[in-house]
Amino acid sequence: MPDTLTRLPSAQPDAPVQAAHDRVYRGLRQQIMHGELPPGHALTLRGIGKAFEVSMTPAREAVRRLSAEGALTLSASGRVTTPELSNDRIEELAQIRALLEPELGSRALRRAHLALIDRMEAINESNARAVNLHDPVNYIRTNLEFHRTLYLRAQSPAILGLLETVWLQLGPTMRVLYTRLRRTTPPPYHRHILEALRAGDDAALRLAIRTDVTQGLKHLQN
Amino acid sequence: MPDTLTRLPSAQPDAPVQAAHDRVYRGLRQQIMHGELPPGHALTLRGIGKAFEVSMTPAREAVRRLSAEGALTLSASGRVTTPELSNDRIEELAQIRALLEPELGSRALRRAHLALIDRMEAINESNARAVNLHDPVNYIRTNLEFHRTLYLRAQSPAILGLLETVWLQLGPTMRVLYTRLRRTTPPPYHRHILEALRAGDDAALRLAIRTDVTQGLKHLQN
DNA sequence: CATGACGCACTGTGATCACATTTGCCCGAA
DNA sequence: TTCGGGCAAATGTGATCACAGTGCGTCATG
Repeated sequence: MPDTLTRLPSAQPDAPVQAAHDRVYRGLRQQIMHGELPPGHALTLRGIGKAFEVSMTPAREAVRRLSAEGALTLSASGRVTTPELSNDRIEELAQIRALLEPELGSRALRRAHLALIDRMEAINESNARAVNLHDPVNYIRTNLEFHRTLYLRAQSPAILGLLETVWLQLGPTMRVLYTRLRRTTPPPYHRHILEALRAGDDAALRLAIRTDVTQGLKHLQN
Repeated sequence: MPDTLTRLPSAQPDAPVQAAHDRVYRGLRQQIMHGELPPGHALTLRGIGKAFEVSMTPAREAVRRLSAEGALTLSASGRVTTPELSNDRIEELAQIRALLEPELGSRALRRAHLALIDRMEAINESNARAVNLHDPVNYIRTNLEFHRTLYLRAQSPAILGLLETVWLQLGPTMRVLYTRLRRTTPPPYHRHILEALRAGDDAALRLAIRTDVTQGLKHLQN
């Protein structure tokens, strides 16, 4: 049992005292979504437990939760790996993104204001830096942050939640994708998205988002 | 530890020897999706364990998995209940259905054959019987089966998987909905769906599905 | 050199237990 | 009657353990 100090309310008053399994869940989730792990990477409950300094029990619960979201694959014998997606599955997930994200963008458009667009602009610059440094993890992270910043304005938590599970499933695959291709320019359609936002043009925004989403994953022909 | 007999391969050769936590998961999942539990219904790990004749451990894993799918709600202190959805959340989930289901229907249309339509027709009759008997559980079950039978033909497992988690979240809410309203006629748009399928009319099918999905949940004004 | 069988280390599963927290209820006071 | 305090039962959490199945490396054999 860890020190009782870890059970005391944290310094930040609104931060709930997170349970061990939740801490493990969040840690693993971030690693997967940001593409820190390649597809097919094997994990063990004891290894996860050691990494987060907990026993197998919270590790197991975090794994169970993540596999329910499709972020991890369980073999028939219970072995845990990051998912290796077939081409069909990748295409299907891209189609889901192409279905949900324009809808979220459109909903956000009505509530968008200048400060939001400025923030997205700044994130996009971080994204461009990550491209120059050939840093896949930061590339994926800032790319998702760009999209999420917009979608948060849609005030549609259920749709966004669903979308995040799709992102999760694609995390390891995106890693190999962005590691493989050595671009030096940021995603071109981010500019289109920003322009459509400024213009308040719904149709253009939907098209730009759909293209951005589809484009990125099209390069992946196994 | 249960009898070792339960570990032996089952009589059906292709039925995998399901782990205890998986059996619990499937049992609870069905209860929730079919509307056997009202919203806000409280569950306990020890109670679940006793009901399925297992210890707390598999019960906890099943609950963790279901709550990751939105089928159960965990309070801050870890208490487990079926979700009580706000009106906003219900509308949002209905909009997701209205987004995904016409797409699945359209994909299935290209592969649909007469035997499929006949099967759907038969399910629809079971559905009508459930309406007459004012049997919410069988109503929900046959209604979902009607839709799923069609969507399975879409050959889009990722989208269908996502959609099923939406159905799961709506299960308890649908129970109160269908218990409250005392109709004697089956959902009228099922006929439209079948007609559009027979005619091979994509636009009509999309509209019929969207209307069927939206209609059902519109009656729910808290 | 290739191949297959053996065995051991490793891994997930489920039961059990101690513990801290929460919940619900009862009783007494205003 | 209503509100509040306190206690006991109930509940989730996490650690630990025994066990069975898996998988991989090794070694012997062809």
